[in-house]
Amino acid sequence: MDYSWLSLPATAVDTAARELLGWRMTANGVTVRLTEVEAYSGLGADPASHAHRGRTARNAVMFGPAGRLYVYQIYGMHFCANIVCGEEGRAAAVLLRAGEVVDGLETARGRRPAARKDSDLAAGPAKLMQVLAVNRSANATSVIDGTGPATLAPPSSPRGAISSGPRVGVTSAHDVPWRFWIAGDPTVSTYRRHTPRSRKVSEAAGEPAP
DNA sequence: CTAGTGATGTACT
DNA sequence: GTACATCACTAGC
Repeated sequence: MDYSWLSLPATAVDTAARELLGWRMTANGVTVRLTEVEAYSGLGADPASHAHRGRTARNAVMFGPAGRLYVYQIYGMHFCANIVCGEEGRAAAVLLRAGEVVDGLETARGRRPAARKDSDLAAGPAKLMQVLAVNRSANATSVIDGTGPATLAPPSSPRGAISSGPRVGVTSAHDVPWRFWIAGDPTVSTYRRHTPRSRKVSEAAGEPAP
């Protein structure tokens, strides 16, 4: 299997992101065809990246070799996963944002009872992790050497046209069009501008709970 | 369809 | 203490 594109220079992580579209990720009995991704670089080049301010305990995986998962928890209850790209020592990763369930459909439906349509089973980064049953324990595992719970396989058919646009939910770098998706695919998550969290009044005033 | 918000844990300042 | 690469649900067009 040729995974060399994963190790392209960190500055070309957008190329790796485009290549990743249409690839299939299998984990825990469910296979998903990737339809939407976002590229993140690090070290000053990309203020939206978790690695922008340097290496920390959380983002250390992004500085490692390509082909491993960077899984993090967000908003206390959701998991998102990236595939690490670029050379070792330089931070770069591609966030997996959405996909189409192509195998293990019944299992996927069981894991996503809130989904009304099959196209909504994995139409978002946290939904994708839910159908694949991937969580923090998969952090830093490889998707290319078979040692981890998830594996990556090439597209089974040619992918269609690729569209690009600003990344979702990030508060900075809205002018960098590093979100890529397969044009017209119904499983792509709908774009929503980031809505700032407004703190509750009682919390802002420092009042204790009733 | 859009806009608003509660739930919830952790890393980092 | 605060921000966060989110989702599901509600209310109101």
